[in-house]
Amino acid sequence: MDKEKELLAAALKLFVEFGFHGTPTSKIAKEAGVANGTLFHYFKTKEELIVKLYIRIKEELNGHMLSKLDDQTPLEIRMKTVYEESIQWALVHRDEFYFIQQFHFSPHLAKVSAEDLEKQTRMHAALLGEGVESRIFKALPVNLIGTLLASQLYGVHQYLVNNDLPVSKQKEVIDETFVLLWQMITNIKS
Amino acid sequence: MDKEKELLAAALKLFVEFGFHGTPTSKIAKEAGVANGTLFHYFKTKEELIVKLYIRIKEELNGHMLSKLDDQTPLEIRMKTVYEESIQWALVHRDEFYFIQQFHFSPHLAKVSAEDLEKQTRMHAALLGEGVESRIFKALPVNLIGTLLASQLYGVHQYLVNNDLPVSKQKEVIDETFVLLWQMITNIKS
DNA sequence: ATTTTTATAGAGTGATCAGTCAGTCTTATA
DNA sequence: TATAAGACTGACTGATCACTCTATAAAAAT
Repeated sequence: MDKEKELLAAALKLFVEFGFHGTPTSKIAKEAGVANGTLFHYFKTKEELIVKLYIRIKEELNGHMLSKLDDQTPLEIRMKTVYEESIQWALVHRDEFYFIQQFHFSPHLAKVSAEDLEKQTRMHAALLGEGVESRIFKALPVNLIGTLLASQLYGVHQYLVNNDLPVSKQKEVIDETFVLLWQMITNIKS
Repeated sequence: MDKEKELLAAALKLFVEFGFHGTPTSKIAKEAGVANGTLFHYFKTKEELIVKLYIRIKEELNGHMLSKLDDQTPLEIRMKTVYEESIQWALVHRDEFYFIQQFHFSPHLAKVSAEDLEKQTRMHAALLGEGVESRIFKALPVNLIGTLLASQLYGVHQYLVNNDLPVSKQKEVIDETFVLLWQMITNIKS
């Protein structure tokens, strides 16, 4: 087995349950089934482990999204895909998503390089830019539109986590709220 | 001077800068200008301090909102007041608001009693209930409407933090986005 | 076959930190 | 004024933790 992956998986599980400072490196090593020192063979410091875990998870999410997007489809479809697939991914990968949020409100965020951060928003920025340039979006600042999209996405995900509905109902909520969002940010009359 | 308040203020400042585990109780005491042991005279444990700080801040926010609400005004005005005043408060009390978010994604949240949590959503629940019963809102689950409101509120706040606009422009963004939100969740045609 | 490099182990270490304790100072009350 | 109660102090402690170090085993390179 790949000990590095074991360590990251163990860390994720423990961080979500006990928080960053609530999980000593010794517990991570134990949970991963390796010796204490082995952890420091793969990661120079605990912080490096945390940051790498974050980047790894973000890459997974990004890879997933890219695999679902098709440049040939119209903007609305691609936006819908991003919206729906993001929520679905977050529902399936609960620990990972919670970890991302935890990480975002921690001082560790500052340790992520600017490039790494930029890499993760590039796709969204491209989509939003397209919407603005093609005048499909309302005449609002592009960042504001991005914020509206992101926050509603987070919100609807939170709603689905708090109220466990059958999968079909979940899909309905996602579809309905996307229509609401689309009406809000575009000039299109339905 | 009130040492308990000094301690809470010092803790807030340090927590926001260094995170919960990044700030030892010794530093909090020093920053507050009191002896180490005094901290434990007022708070049995570090965790109690953190939780009390959270509740204190939430009470302040709630008190502020209540002072701005007038039962006589129509629902739309009251909702707008909640929306606008929440964002304004968060902009003025940056540290407090950041702390709330930090706290929300930490294991400490579990230590807040159910009553304390309920107390903080009562006002919002009442407003939302009124909107549903009066059929002003669309026929959507009340929690979903609440989520849509809350998430957009958070989002617009984040947008204003990331882009520093003159106050008049800020007000414009708040007004505009409230109209968008209101159109999204109500049946009213503008 | 021999050397070098890499992976793994786990006991050990120095620093840090939450929380204690024994005692002093301040204030209120009798 | 005497006494009690509460506020306050800061040195101290026991535990914990991130990280190191030495040693060994496995794998790769020569």
